Amino acid sequence: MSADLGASGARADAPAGPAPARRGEGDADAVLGEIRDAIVRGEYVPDQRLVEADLSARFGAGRSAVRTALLQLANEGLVERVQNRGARVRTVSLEEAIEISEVRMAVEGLCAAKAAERAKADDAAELRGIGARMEAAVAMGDVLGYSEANQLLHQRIRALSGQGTAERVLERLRAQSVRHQFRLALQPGRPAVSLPEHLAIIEAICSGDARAAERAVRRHLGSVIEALKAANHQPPR
Amino acid sequence: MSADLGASGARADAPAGPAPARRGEGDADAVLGEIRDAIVRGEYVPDQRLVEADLSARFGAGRSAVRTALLQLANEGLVERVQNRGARVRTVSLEEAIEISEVRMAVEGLCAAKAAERAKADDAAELRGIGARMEAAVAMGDVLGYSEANQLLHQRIRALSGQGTAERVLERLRAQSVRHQFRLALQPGRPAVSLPEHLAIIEAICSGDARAAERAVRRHLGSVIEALKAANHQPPR
DNA sequence: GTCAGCGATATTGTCACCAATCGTGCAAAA
DNA sequence: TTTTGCACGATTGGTGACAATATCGCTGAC
Repeated sequence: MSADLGASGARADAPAGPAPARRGEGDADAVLGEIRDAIVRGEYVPDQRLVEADLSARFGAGRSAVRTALLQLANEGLVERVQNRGARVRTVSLEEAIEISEVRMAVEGLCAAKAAERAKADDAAELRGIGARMEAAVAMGDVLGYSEANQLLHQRIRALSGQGTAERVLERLRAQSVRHQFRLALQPGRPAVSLPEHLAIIEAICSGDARAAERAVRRHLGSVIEALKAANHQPPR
Repeated sequence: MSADLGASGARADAPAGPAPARRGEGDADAVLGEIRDAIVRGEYVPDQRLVEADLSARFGAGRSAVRTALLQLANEGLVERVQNRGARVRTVSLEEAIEISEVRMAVEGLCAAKAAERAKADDAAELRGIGARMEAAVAMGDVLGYSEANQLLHQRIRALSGQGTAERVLERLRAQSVRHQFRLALQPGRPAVSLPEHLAIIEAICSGDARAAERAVRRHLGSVIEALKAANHQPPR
């Protein structure tokens, strides 16, 4: 039986060849960013094999560069490498997505509290601007725009916290769970639920109430976890 | 002016040559573990240069293996790499150590709560055993033994939580801050302060009270943060 | 018809070498 | 005496080739 599940057998040759740009040589970790983006963007589906030679040709970089990039990505938890069997896009299970959200709840709560303490007037204005964008997106049914604003909001809060360590941890977790996050955003009625939660977070931070900000973030991510669990009961796609 | 600060100029040749063991060849990421241990154990001091050729000779592995190991360690935050200038042991500042402790407070709180919910009778017995070990160590003034039991306790709680993601995050953070943790343990009177906090954590988990467990962990790590801040005022060594 | 054995192929892991880059020390000029 | 320029040594980054290893398909026996 040679029919393996998912895309296990698919090769990673140019899925959309946007001009290899004939990278002469040199840049090593530029490739890292490109491959990471391709994975996060969903250009490579979970469980897809990432063959070094293919990527090398796809990005016009030496196999050496691709190799180190895959090493990094494995360490970031985006790809899985097994000895002598190569790398493939790591699939994060729903259980793991829930775990990630739980950790995010704890750490983003911390960030929100710190952000509330440090937010200046113009920071508050920016956050409220993002909130307005989210409201508009929901009103227009612009799912993609809402998702973007969502990510931007969380990112700004992280940055505002001034907690570099938390920021790095969260950024790593976000990259891993981006697929589940996206699937969640596509669920009908989901934005209507999360919008008021987001607005509550913004208000708490803007009013400088650290405790309230942490609570609002925890409530929001708790709702995300519930939504993920609910999504388990109806078929993934 | 060729006198640079710290150990910046020191080379990384066999600081204590414990028989290179003449590794024939082959194993790549076994070297990773060895170098990581050496750094965590303090065999290489912060800011010390890690020259690929030296490590290669020291561990009897190819420069290739050492190279990938350094890549990994850089990603783990244990070493710092700059283009064309090599790797050196990363120094985590006191501010960063505090940041790490803050994140630990959030994530270990989560773990403790989950551990309280999942702990079985024999788990409780084990935790209480560790608690007894800590009490004995403090009574005997056995700083090293206390430190070991301390690490063991935190590790067991992480494992008990069944939260793999949190576990990985915490393990990475621990490796980074081990030096500060150790310096803290050496502070006179510190064990006497942290012992009751640890015992409170153990009791909360054993009694299955998730909220209390989380609170106890947060209180403990809050005290760690205070101690770190206090250590800032008196000379580092 | 199924399964074990086996050779061919694809892919990764490692090594030796070369090029590029940086730091350092010396020498010459101001 | 100080500063600037320059060359050398040390070290890393990258490439190509080769060895090691796993996968796949085929053949043949039970």
